[in-house]
Amino acid sequence: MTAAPKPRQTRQRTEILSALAAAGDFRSAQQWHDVLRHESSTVGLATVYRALQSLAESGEVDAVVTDSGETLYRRCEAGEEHHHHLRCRRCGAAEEIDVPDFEDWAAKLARKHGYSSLDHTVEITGLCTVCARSSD
Amino acid sequence: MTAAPKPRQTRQRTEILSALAAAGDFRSAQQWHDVLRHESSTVGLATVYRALQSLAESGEVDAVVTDSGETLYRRCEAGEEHHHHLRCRRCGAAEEIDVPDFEDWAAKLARKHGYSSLDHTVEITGLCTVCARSSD
DNA sequence: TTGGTATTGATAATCATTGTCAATAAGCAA
DNA sequence: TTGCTTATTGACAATGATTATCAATACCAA
Ligand SMILES: [Zn+2]
Ligand SMILES: [Zn+2]
Ligand SMILES: [Zn+2]
Ligand SMILES: [Zn+2]
Repeated sequence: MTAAPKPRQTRQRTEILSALAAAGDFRSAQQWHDVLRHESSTVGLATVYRALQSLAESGEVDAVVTDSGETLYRRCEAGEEHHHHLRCRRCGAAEEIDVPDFEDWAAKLARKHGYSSLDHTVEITGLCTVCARSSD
Repeated sequence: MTAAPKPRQTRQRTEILSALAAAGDFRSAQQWHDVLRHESSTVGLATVYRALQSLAESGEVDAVVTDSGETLYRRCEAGEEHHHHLRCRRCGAAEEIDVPDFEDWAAKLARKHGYSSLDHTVEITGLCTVCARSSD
């Protein structure tokens, strides 16, 4: 129940949000930083890391962890509602997907095993049409 | 279709497999290395990393990536068959779970979106009975 | 406008994981 | 069993993403 410590509206945060809104794919903090730099922004890398992290916690952006441990972020259509992705592991493109009944099913199953404080990850990765074509 | 380059049966690999067989929970490479050291084994850390990695690729052990990017390994009951987990994020305990029809459903959905070379992650985490009790 | 404080950013520090490479030891043939 | 070829090992350096520092800056409530 910690009161929401609302972040200040700063130039940097605004720029970062804009970048996220402009491109809809999943990218790492470093990649977003590059994007901003190319748009002649002067945001620092550490700031990008902090902002994305904070935005992900508040649910304003989605974060996924790749198999190699990198964290990717993207601003989603679905807003702050919980949802899952079908994502291209090559280019970061992603579709929001609906996994019918999964939440309830998971909760029931976990309860049966005595687990509490649940959380879950359901991500499907593959190659999108474009990347599949250009990969051979 | 690359021919299977079978690994040599070495003392180190045997020791690592034994450790994995003895304890059934998810642990990081470093943790398994600690375990082995306490059992007066002399395996090197790099070797543990390499072995676990190779075992994971061949499907003999399961690997999951935590939110913080660490990779955890465990020897599973289900053998080399593909399956999913309900895992305690505190102690590494895990149950094998069956997610009915998920594979087929995912394949169908992805095809609909034009994605190929599919892969997926379905992991449920929580606190097991023991850890829930001792966490307040 | 102004003071208190959150945010910034350049940089150093962390830390899991991977690369290096000489020494060692499987596994195979004779 | 004895070599020989070559994969494997392990101590250590190197990488690379992320986090911590901390003085300078800029929100924003009063
Ligand atoms: Zn999304
Ligand atoms: Zn793609
Ligand atoms: Zn398993
Ligand atoms: Zn537990």
